[in-house]
Amino acid sequence: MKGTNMDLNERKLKILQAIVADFISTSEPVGSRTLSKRLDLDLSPATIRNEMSDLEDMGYLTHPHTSAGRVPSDKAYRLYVDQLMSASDLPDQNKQEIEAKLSSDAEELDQTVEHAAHLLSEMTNLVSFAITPNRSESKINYINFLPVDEETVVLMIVCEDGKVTNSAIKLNCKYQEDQLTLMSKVMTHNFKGKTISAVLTANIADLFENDMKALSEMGGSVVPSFMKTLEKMLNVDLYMDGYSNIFALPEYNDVNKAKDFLSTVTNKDQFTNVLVNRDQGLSITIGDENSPDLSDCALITADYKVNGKMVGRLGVIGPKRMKYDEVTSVIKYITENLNQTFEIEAPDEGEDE
Amino acid sequence: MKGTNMDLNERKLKILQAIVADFISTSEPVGSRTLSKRLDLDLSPATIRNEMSDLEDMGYLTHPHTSAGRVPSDKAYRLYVDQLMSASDLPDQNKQEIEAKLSSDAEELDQTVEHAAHLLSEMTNLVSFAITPNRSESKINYINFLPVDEETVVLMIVCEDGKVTNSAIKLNCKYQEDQLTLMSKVMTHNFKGKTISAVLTANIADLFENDMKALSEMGGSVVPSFMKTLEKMLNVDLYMDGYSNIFALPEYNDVNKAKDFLSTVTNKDQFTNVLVNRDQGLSITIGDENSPDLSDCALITADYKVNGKMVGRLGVIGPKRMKYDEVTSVIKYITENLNQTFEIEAPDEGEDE
DNA sequence: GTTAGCACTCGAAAGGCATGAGTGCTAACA
DNA sequence: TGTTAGCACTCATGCCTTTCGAGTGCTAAC
Repeated sequence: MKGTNMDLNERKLKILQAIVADFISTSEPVGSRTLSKRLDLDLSPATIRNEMSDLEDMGYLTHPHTSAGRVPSDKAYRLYVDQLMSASDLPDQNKQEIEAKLSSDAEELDQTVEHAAHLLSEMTNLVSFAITPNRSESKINYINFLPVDEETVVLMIVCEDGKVTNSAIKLNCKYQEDQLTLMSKVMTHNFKGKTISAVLTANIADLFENDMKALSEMGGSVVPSFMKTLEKMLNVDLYMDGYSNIFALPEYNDVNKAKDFLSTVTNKDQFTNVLVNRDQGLSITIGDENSPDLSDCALITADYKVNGKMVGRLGVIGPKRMKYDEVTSVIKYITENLNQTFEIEAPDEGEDE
Repeated sequence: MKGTNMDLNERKLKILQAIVADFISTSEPVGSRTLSKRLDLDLSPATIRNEMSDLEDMGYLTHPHTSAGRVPSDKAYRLYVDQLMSASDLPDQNKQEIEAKLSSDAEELDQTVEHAAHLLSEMTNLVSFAITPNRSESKINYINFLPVDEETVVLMIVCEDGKVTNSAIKLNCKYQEDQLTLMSKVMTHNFKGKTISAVLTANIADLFENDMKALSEMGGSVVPSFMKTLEKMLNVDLYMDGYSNIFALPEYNDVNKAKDFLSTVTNKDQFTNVLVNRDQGLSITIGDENSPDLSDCALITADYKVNGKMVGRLGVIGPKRMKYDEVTSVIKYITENLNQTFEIEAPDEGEDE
């Protein structure tokens, strides 16, 4: 911890740490007197004022106005998160709740992810979100065309990870069942084991001109639908929860602030984009490290894995003044649990029945 | 219009109508002087005061405080909606936009419904919602079990309306492909043409004890998953949009009001329940006609049909002071368009290619 | 280097006052 | 008998002033 910030001696770090911690829990600018009382260093308010003045010069603190206490800058939060905050331990009660609600493998992946987002907002009192894994590197297991009625078939694509996607395709022509069987076989043969992104860039039309010449007429209707369905498999779903939590925070007492925040955050496409483009692993971004419309916020995200490969992501967004330590530990515990729940083989396979 | 409210003569109706309309557009209590100027009846403020006093006695108006203007009561809104408001015509621009965005039958039902909700909130500046159709009366077309790996199969249920649902089932035992074929055949034979709700109440276990004795071992793993999948088909999805619109409304300038509103409305299960239990067709509920937690709001909903049978629902929620006429016409136009888009046979079937 | 002391700043809360939109009532009018 | 003018009264709103106190920065002494 020492040495990385040569400009800050131990005492300054301690003071800064206290200021950030205090501001995080009260949201009030913190003054020298308060600090002198709270701090275990035996320092008078005047001394602390001098130190604070230094810290302000260095860009760690700001001043809403002359006669107010100090408020941490983005730089201070960053330092706090990187070096000053102590890891917090999740209460057993929370752990149990997470385990209970996320381990039920009876449920679908989507639902479990939704639950995770819900838990996250409940435990942090912030706005939470979770996106389902990107499947671009999932491998295709088989492809099946099934008859529905005279002119309609269902295309069904099954991934190795068990994910099934289907869509109805309206053909421009009548078909025979054995044509479907042929098509299913050839396409499965060609694409089994390939990743979705690989297939998306392959030239499928060729198949109908070579291996399935007899079906080339059908190809015209099938190929675009097939591509569309693959693309659909790539879509990540976004779940969000806890919108109304922000109203408990003084920074959103101003209706306009609340409005701006909600507008930004409820724009699904845009927000998904923000999430997808973040760093992998545990990632904390504060204030100006985010895009301009989120420059008053901090985001914490982490990744979870499905079958040890596909990666989803979840996290929270809130004011920069957030309990980074607690939130981080909740997020970590949730992702760990998701990882377990989504492992390929259930670890308790060897049941005796 | 006359006669249904014997206690209210023509003049009172006209005054009430003007008060409601004025309050809806300004959100300010309306006073006698304003009204006298706006109204084409040549009446002095004093006369209008007398009439307003009568209307207050009859329960159509209230008084925030002595020296304020009058505000419509729930009863007044109800009368306004039922008898006083004039149908509003949707601007051509809106019509075109609706047609453009909802007619593209290239898209999935879910997506189209989501678009409808989006349009609705954009055009009304309120919070909008849409639920996908309830499929309990949809008929099953066929049931298919497909192999995935040694112990896992995919169950696929196809409805007559083209909806496909599937889920992976982990069996407790190994299986042969022809067992799956048999199971698919027998179950399709038994359930084809039956509605989902009918199948849900049928005793499926019997099948495995009679028609598919050889597979009765498998039945234990399959039946619960099968039922679960059917139930999954009954789930309606809820799409909401325009949350941040409420901040433009003076009634939600108070952060607590906004918070309460959002908490209620973002509770998906609870809110879906409210929607599902509303009257069919165009339904407008105002204030106390709603559940207590929505007693400050008005809801307008309408139904849309898929294949002329399955019924979905969409609408808006906002303050009682809403532009009932305009909102209604938007909703109507959208549902009409959805009905067309979701018709069984595309009307332009006879294309020459 | 630390601290006490002190003047100074500035936001927030509280009180007072004027303003004006509104009412209800009464008495006169058509 | 319905309509209206006139007038006293009410009450929310905005504005101004004052007070209060938490906070700072600076200086001088320890």
